[in-house]
Amino acid sequence: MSANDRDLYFHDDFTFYAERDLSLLSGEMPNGAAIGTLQPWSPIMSFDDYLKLDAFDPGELASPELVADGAVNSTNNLTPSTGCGGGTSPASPSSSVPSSSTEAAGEEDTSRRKKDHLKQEEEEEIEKDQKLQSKAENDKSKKVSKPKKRGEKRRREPRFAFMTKSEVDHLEDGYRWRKYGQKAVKNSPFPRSYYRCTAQTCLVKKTVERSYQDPAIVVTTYEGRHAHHSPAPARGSTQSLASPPTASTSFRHHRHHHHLMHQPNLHCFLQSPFQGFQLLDCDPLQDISPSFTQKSQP
DNA sequence: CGAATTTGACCCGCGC
DNA sequence: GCGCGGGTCAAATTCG
Repeated sequence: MSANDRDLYFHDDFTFYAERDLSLLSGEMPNGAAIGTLQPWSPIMSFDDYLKLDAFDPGELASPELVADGAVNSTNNLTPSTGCGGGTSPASPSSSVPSSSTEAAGEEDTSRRKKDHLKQEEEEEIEKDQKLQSKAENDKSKKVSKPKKRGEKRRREPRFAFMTKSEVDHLEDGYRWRKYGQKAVKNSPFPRSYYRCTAQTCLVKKTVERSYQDPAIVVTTYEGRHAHHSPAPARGSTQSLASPPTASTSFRHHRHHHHLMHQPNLHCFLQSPFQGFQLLDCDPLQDISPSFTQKSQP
């Protein structure tokens, strides 16, 4: 990946990256990235706010319709969410999948099994394929059989990644997460952990990994948006929080800085050890809805 | 004992 | 078409 595809900015204690391709995060840190100058910024919302609600939807930001019709405009008119369970963020604008519905995108992945089950009932036309598959499955003696409709492409929620200088891998963000996988990352000695929000209807996922170039940095990538305003009920576990966090209480880890990036539209969340997250309007891509990018004038 | 985590295997998309 | 790597599943294990 070339430096043209991402930008690196410095502002005091912060460093954040504008990523057009999150695949970069697979262990590669932009040490050779183009360096620019960050414009002065002002606090707009906390990162917790983003995580919890509604107020900020990358998909919506990326939606030309919304921008065009003024559905989202001006400073405090933040578009309410329909929740990640049902009306999740629209498919990524980069997706070329002609689409059906945003709901379909929301269901995707985590409810794949359910969908597949339904499809099994609905799509008799693929029975032949299933027979063929079952034959292959028998050969492998596999545990899971998930016939999937051919031609159905996997779509992803818009994703946000941010880097955090932290001693702990799993940053507490006010939500409860269940780890459902861990994978070794190519070119990195550190594994990537996969988490899902434990709230029943919430399909938000996140991955956590350390930068192999700077082990002190934890790269967290969020996918989807929480459908609930408050953290899932705690079960007295170490990960849970009894009450919604505030910017000052969440991410209450040892020394850390946060650097957030996402694609393809660029908004940046930063957090210093002394301040809450800040939402920035990062100009480089210039495709951001003005609604969420209120930027204080210098 | 139930929930959460670990871990190996499988599925899928993508690049060559 | 094949191989690689990312992402997910689910049985086994650990933990509270």
